[in-house]
Amino acid sequence: MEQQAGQRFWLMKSEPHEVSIDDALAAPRSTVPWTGVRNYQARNFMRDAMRVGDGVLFYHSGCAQPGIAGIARVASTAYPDPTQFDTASPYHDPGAQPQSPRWLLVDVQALRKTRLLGLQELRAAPGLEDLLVLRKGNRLSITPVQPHHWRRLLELLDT
DNA sequence: GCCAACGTTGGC
DNA sequence: GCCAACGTTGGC
Repeated sequence: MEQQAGQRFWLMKSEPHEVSIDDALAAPRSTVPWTGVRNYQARNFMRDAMRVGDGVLFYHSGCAQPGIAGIARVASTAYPDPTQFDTASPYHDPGAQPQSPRWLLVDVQALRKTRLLGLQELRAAPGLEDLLVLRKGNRLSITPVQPHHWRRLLELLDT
C-alpha cells in the first residue's frame, strides 16, 4: 500500500470464526461492516480519528493462532452499527435508541491476505516494542499504529 | 478451562 | 466521586 499524506494506521482485531481475512476478501467489494465494537475508546477512534483510506492491519484474535493476517483499508466514515438495535443479535444493546445510536462502525475493505505474523513473532521483533497491541493487558479491539510501526510491520509481512 | 487485566455498573 | 462486584477479553 502506498503511503499518502495524512493517512493514519490502525490495528483492528477480529475473531476469525466470526469474520476472518478470507471472509472479508470473499465479501462483495472485499468490504465488511466492522460490527460489534462495544467499547467507547474504540468507538471514538472510528468516530473521531479514522478517515477513508487509512491503513488497517487485520488481526485475528481469540483463536489458536493470534496475529496479523492481512492488510485492509478504512472504506467509510463512521455510521451507526445496526446490530445494536437488533434484539436477535449478540451485539444488541437495549440502551441504544435509533434516534440516538450509541455504537458506530466503519466499513473495512480487505486488500490482501498476508502470511500469519503471530503474536510470538511480533513480541520478538526488534522495533515493535511499543506497539500498543503488545502491551500487557491490552484488550482494545482497535488501536492506532505509529507510522514507523506500520512500515516495520509491512517489512516483516513481506519477508 | 484458567486467569490476569481491564471496563462498566451501581450502591453509597 | 469512590470503589467493590461483576462481566468481558484474549492469550495460554
